[in-house]
Amino acid sequence: MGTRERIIDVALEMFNENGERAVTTNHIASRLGISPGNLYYHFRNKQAIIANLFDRYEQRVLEILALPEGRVIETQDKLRYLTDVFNELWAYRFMHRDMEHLLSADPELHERYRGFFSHCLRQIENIFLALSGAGILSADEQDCQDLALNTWIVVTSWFSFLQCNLLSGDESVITQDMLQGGIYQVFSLERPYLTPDHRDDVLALQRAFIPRPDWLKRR
Amino acid sequence: MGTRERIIDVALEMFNENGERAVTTNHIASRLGISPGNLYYHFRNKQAIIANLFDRYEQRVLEILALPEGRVIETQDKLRYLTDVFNELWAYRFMHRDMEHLLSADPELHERYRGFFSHCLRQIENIFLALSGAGILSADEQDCQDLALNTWIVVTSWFSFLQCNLLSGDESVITQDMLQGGIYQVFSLERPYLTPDHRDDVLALQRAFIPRPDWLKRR
DNA sequence: CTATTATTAGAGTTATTACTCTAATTCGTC
DNA sequence: GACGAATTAGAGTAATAACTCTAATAATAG
Repeated sequence: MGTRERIIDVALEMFNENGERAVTTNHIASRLGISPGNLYYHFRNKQAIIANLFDRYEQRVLEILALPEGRVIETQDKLRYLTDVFNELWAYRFMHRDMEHLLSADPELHERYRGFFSHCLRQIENIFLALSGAGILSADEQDCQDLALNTWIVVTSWFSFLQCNLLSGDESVITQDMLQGGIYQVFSLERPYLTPDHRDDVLALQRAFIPRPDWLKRR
Repeated sequence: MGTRERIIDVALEMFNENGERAVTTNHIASRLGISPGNLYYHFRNKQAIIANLFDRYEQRVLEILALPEGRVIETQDKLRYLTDVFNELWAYRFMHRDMEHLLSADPELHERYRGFFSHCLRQIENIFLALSGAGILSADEQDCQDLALNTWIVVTSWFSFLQCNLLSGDESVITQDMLQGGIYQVFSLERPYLTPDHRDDVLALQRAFIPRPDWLKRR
């Protein structure tokens, strides 16, 4: 694997561990065992590394959110969307954590991010509309629009939420359980809209993601 | 007003404008027209200023969230909760914006924040339970618990969401409209749970907060 | 008026960080 | 194996930030 790719990978790893703010280019070079000069040979600056990570993230998420082609949407599809998106979000969790600063430091990235958000929001809305069309949900256009935005907010905030509210400084480990809690939480947004025909079906699905009480219910 | 209070006020103002990361103690002292030494006479360090701001924020929010005493909860109460909380959140908007870093830099604050969150979550849950008890919502215990957490996430993420997704770098002005959009969004969480008796009533309320299309629908 | 304490100024220190520059080394190709 | 291009090392720089220290000034009490 080339030096350029290794820089991106290690940067991602370190950003996720400690946040972009706390990880310097020197740290990245040091962990790689290369010189800072070498790093700057491959990237004009720190932002360029971040922009590159954003590229990969954006591409993956847009792939995941595509509607199934040539067939009607099913209950299982929604679950796939959520697990895939959450896994991707986890892999790039530093991004939404430090998003505001990243964007304020890089207007071009900001512009691109807004396009990404727009695209995702429309896509999420389409998914809800498709679920309604398939008779799984009973939600009108306004409902779907609101559901989409709420979904976006909960999904993109989930790891920050965990970090701030459920983890103490010492044992900062996010478990599979907590990730599943996010999926449960997003499911809960659409739960009241489920049609009687599919209600039990979807609730059974959601049940698998009920978070263990010990991490949500402490204190 | 004493120097100590003026430091807190100006720090809050500047943190909100540019984020905690971008505002140095020297900047604060400079805008106040005092020396850095003077600032450090009043506060041990930058964290102490932030902790102080958190105190004020926490106290105000807990006051706002108290249930009405000696009478049953009404539709209007929910509206008051939301407007008051959003105003407070706006006044301290730097806090949730930079929360992860603030907490990772100050374990004691982290511990206090987790207590604050717990308290708020219970309180929000109680509000939903009371609304159910009053026949305004038809939601069971699990619904209320999920509604409470979704509400917390949307509310505390709202200004970050606006900053990242709807504002370009130049015209970074958050208008009253956008603040109201947050209230609308939170209302949309409970909308499907409204009982037929109160549905029209609450929907009429919510209508006043429908965001103008121009800031949500761009692009 | 004086002694004590509270407040303030402001220069200075230490540490850090993003990034540069030059020289060396490796690599691919003929 | 020679030569130009790609890659790398590593010392160094300029800027910045949090914080300290000492001395000066104001406020207050007796």
